[in-house]
Amino acid sequence: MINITFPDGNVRQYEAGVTAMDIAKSISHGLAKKVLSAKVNGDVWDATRPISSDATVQLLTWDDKDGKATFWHSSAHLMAEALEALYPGVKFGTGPATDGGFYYDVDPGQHTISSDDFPKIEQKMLELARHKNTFDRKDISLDEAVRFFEEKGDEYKLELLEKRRAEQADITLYQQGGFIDLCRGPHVPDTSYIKAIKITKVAGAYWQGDENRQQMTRVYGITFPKQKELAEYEKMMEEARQRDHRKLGAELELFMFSDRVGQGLPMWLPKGNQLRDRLMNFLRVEQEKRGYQLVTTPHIGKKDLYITSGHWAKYGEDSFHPITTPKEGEEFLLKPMNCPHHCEIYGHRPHSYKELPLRIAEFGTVYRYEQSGELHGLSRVRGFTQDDAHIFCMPEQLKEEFLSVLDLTKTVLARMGFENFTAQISLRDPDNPDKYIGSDENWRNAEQAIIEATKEAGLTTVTELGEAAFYGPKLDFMVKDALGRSWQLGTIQVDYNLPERFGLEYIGADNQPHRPVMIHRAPFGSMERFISILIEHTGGKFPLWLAPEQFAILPISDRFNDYAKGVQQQLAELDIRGFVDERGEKVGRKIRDAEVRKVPFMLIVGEQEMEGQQVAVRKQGEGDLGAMSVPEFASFFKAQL
RNA sequence: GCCAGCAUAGCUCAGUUGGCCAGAGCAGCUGAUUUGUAAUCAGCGGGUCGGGGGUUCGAAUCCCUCUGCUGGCUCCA
Repeated sequence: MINITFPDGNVRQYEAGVTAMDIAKSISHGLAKKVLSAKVNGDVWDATRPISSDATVQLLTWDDKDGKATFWHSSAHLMAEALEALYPGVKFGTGPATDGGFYYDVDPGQHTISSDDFPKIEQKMLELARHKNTFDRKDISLDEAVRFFEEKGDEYKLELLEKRRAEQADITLYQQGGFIDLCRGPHVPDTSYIKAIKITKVAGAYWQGDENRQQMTRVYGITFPKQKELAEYEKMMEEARQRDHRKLGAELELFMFSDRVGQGLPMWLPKGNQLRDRLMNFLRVEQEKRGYQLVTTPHIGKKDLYITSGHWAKYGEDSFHPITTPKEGEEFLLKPMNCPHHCEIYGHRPHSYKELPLRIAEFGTVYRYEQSGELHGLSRVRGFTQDDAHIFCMPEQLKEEFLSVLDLTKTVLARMGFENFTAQISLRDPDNPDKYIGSDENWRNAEQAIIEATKEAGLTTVTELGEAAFYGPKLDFMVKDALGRSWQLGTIQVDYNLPERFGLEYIGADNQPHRPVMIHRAPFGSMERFISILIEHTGGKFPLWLAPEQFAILPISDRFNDYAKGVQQQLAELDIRGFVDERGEKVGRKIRDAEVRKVPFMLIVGEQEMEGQQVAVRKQGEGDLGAMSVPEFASFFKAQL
C-alpha cells in the first residue's frame, strides 16, 4: 500500500500502481468523469499512469490551468492525426498547448493549408475523436525513436531527438489510433473527451523560432469538453470583434490611415484628437503635482546624437534612413525616442546634487520603422507619441522615485477604469552577468529598489529573470481589460547606459562629480497604443470626462431648435460639451444615431420641456430617465464625472 | 521582412465555372414630411472592380508584379 496525500492535507492509502483516475473514482464518479490529468509530486501526469510509491496527488480538471493544458495538448495530437489523414506526407514540428488553445507546426509538403480547409479539419478531428482512442504512453530508447522517425521521414522530430540526446533526456512516445508522436505528455485518457472543436487560424512560423530557418505552417485551434463552452468562446470572439479599436476608430471617427501618407502613420480626427488631448492634459496635471517639468524637443536630431546614444549602431540600418540636406555630409534622423534629446537638456549646464531628482517630461512624437508585417491599427505604428519622461537622480533616490512613478501610474490606471493590473519586474539573467552594462552594485541597488517599491506600493507582481534590458532592470504594467485580455501598458526602466554615454554628471556633497541614474517612464506607454486599449476596454463608451461628445440635444421638431441651442449654451458654460441634432428627422431616428455614436446622454426637447424649461434625459444604453431642469441635469451629470 | 489569405461605390457586401451598359442596403445630395424615446417617404448622384503588366475574340473573374489590409511568425530602443 502507498500513501497518497491530497492538496487539503488528507492522506489515503491505495495499492501501489493505482492511477489518478482510480483515485478519482474512489472519491466520486462525477469527479472521475471530469478528471483530465493529475499533478503527481508537482509534475503533471496522465490520469491513467500508475503511481508506484507515496505521492502527493492533485486531480486536474477543466477548471485547472494545467488540466486545460492537458486537454489542449491532446487536442494538438488529435489535430495532427487529422492532418496526417488529410494531407499525406505532412511532417510535424512541435504542437503545444497555449493559453488559449493549441497549435501544431507542420510542414505540409506539396499541400497548402488555408482557412478554407478548417471545416474539413474540424470534421476529421470530430470523426477521430469519436473513436474514443486512448492516448498510450510508451517509454522507448532514443535509438528506437530515431529509427521510427527515420522510417517515417520526419526530419523535424529527428532534430528534436538529437537535442534530447544532448540533454540525455528520457524519450516517450504517445499513440492514439494510428498516430504516434514524440511527446512528454501528459494526455487526457482518450479522444472522446474532446467534444467541440474550432480551428481558428493558420499562419507561418519559423522552425525553432529562427527566421533563418524553414517556415512551417502553424495551425491554431481550440477545443472544449462541451459544445456550450465553444458557443461561449465564439460569443466572446464576436464581442472582441465588435470592440476592435480599428472598427470603432472608424465608426466613431477617432482616427484614420491613408495609403498616400504611409503605412502605420495614424492621423487623429477631431474627436479622437479631443480624446487624446484630454488624456494628455490629465497626465500633465498629475505630473506637475509630482514635480515634472515639461520640455519640447525637435522631431529630428543629427546622426551623431544617435551614434553617441548607441542607437545608430543597434537600429540604424533597420530604421528610417537619415535625412540629408543640401550641405554635403550632413545627416539627421527622425527621432526614434526622446531620451538623447533629454540627455542633452540635462547636460547643457552643471547640476548640483541639490537639484536632483530632475524630472524632464515631454509628449514626444517618435518614428520607428517597424516591420510592415508588425503594423496593427494603433497598437503598433511607425509614428507615435510617448508620454515620456526621464528622471535623473542619485542612486539612493531610486526607490523613492520608483514609488512616486508607481503612484502616478496607479492614479492614471484608476482614472481610466482599469482595476485589474499586475506589475512585471524584469531582472537580470543571473547566469549571464556579462550581457549587462553597469556595475554589479548598481544593479543590485536598482533591482532592490524596484522590488521594495512595488512591495510598498502594494502591487501584485510577477518577476521575470533575464527579461531586463541590457542597460537596466525594468517594470512593466500589465492590465486586464473588460474582456479579460492582458495588455502591456506603461513601463518604468532604469538606465545606467545613457548617462554614461552622454557623460552626464552632478556635483555631489563631496564636491566631486558623480554619474546620475536615469529612469525612463511612460504611464500610458504611447498615446496611440493606450487609446487602442482604452477603446477596446470600453467598447467605445469612454468615461464621461473623456467622451468627445457628452450629450446630444434632440429636438422633437425644428420648432424647438432654438430652445435646444439655448440649453446647449447653458451647459457649455458649465463645461459640459455636446451638440444639437438639428436635422429634420424624427426623434426615434435621432436617438438611434446618438446611441450608435455612443453619446452618453441624450436630451430630448419638445413642447413640454420648452414650457417647463426642462430636458428629457436619456442615458446611452439604458433609456429614459425622465425630465429635469437644466441645472438639475447639470448637477446630475457632474455627480457622475 | 517571412508564410497564408484578402482588396468591387464613403461603409457593409452580392456578382458561383471568363460573355449584354457591374448590383443591393446604409451613408450622401434634393424635395416632401414637423415628427415624443433605437432607422419617415420619394427622387437623384456616385465605381479606371487597389495600381501596372500579361493570357484571351472577350477579364471584376485566369496568370505575373507592385501597393495596402488581415492572421500569425520574427522584431519591438
